[in-house]
Amino acid sequence: MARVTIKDIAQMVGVSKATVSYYLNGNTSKMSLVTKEKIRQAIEETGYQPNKIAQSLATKDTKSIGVVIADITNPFISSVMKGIHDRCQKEGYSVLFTNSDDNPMIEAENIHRLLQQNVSGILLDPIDANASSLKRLNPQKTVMIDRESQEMFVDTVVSNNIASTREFLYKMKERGYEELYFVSYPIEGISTRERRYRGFCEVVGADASRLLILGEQGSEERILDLLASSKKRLGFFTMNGPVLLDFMKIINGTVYQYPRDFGLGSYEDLDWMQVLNPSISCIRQDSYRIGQVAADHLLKKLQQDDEVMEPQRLVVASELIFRDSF
Amino acid sequence: MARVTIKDIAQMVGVSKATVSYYLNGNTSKMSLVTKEKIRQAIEETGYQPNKIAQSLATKDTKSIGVVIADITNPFISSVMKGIHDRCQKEGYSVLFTNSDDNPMIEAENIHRLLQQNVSGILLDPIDANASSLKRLNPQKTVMIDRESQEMFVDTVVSNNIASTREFLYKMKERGYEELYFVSYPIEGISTRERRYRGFCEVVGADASRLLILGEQGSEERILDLLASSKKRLGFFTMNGPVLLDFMKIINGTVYQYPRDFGLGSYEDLDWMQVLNPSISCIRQDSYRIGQVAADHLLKKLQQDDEVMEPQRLVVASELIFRDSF
DNA sequence: GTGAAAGCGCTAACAA
DNA sequence: TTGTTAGCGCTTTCAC
Repeated sequence: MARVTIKDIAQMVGVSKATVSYYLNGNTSKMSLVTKEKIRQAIEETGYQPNKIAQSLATKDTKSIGVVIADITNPFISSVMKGIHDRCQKEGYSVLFTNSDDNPMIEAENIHRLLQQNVSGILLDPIDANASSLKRLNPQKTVMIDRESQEMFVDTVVSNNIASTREFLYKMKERGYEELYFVSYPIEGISTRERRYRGFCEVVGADASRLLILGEQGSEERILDLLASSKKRLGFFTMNGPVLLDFMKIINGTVYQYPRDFGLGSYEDLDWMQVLNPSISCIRQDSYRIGQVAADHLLKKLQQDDEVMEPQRLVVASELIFRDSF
Repeated sequence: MARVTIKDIAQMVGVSKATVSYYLNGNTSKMSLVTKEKIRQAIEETGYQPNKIAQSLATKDTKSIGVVIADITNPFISSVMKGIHDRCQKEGYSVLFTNSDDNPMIEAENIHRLLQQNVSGILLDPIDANASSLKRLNPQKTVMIDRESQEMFVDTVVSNNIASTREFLYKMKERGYEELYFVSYPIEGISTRERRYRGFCEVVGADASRLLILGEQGSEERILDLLASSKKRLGFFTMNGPVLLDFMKIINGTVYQYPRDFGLGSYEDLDWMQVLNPSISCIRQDSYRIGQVAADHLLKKLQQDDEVMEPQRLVVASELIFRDSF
């Protein structure tokens, strides 16, 4: 019981494969109603399904897009993927998913494989947006997500990191938090972190002592010191959800409480932030939208035949959410 | 600058396509060293990459597996996907990812599309494992994840829901919580929920009054009542992370605190549970492992040529984690 | 040891 | 309005 092919349909109806192919592709304008109907019937009877692989080979287009995720474990990314999938689904594209596990070697391999699969385009959430290897990607067929490179070489979809952080910190300052700190993982080379920090500096100033890098020698002690000895009203802004989690682990062992002893805010809004007690004020990225916009933009680019354009930056606005943490 | 094909290589070397194809597929036993070397060189020079699509068409095997996720937004699933990807990657299979958004229609469409793409196999995290439409899937080529159907018709990888819940509740009871409640979303037809509840009943008894369904009429009041009026030591077990989150929202507005006024435990271990204060004791599913095992099993099945076997249940053990919530 | 050639299932230019 | 035909890039049987 081999699968039925276009040839079978053609024979059943008594026409050539070409005619059936035309029918399949809606190229049906000058086709007699009778043959049309006969073909329709034959297809229905047999439950015929065109073979996508064969189609791809003939058209040289796989109608698939490859997604390269830096770390699928990052809670931020699941909504992004949802957005991507929804958009692709709607346009009849399938999505090839790939996880780099925060390892540049794996990332490179993933990209390579996707290319070999002849994906129509690539959506890239890069580990290092500045990595030179990425410059080899065809900018006509790729869109970057979340992290952007120094000099943009490909369209990129990002949150408005600077502005939203600035506005948020402005609010904190307004509420009387005079001594504000930016808590983060190492910043250098990662645009999201750099830009959020930049937004912070625009309000607080570029005083390096206000930057706390978790994981660095003595950072934990530093935080505890601050809590113990600072004379002014203290506030902390964590660069994303995981940083907030780590920060909480440090605080939890102590007597210090927010918002009593210090103010707290974070980039990213994760489910649990409104359940922490007190709940966390934060900046909510529209990650679903980011995925959607990126996919949408990529698909549009793939349609238009190679008009080369300047790399674009597409910005998706984040929302400030004020709860009880400062 | 068209891509170089096998034909080009053949011409460069001065052999036929067949010979090059043999070389490519390691079918190189009776091939002269010279031609081998010449081919190797030509490939290296040109950077030739075989076209996967053409290969697939010829071999009728796409070396891809389709993944159908009930709801990609569920935090549980991202590690599963990581496990799947790691395993597939290693075997040279690509992963076609698909999100059903908890909508059976979308699920059906996703499956249909994947089949049309000629995926080698399907990994299914089903919305309703008992849905009759799923019975049409070829059990030789599919493995189910997380949720299992009443009468198993396809290999399924699950956590040891009953046993781990039983052990966990046993511990709660041991600690003096005499009045225990199972907090959940609607249970019926969803094996994970049913089985966790079964484990609960094995310790607590099948008293329906001990079952609290969030979202149902009056469930919230019921919980608050219990807290206000119960004379015995009260304990709650939430069926998964999202339920715990909802439960916390109910509690947070009140004066009641755990573990002072009631004990608390949950299925699933999510990052934030150890940061809640007090931290949450829970059952940690090895979701990475689940993904890995499922992918591994599927790939193995695909290798062995159609020996039909009884549907298997593969169980991945969960781990009990005791923290400060009871 | 290697090559010729058919074929995988479909598309699309061209002819009729 | 429909059919012929030559591919798409690769695999694989059979012959030499």
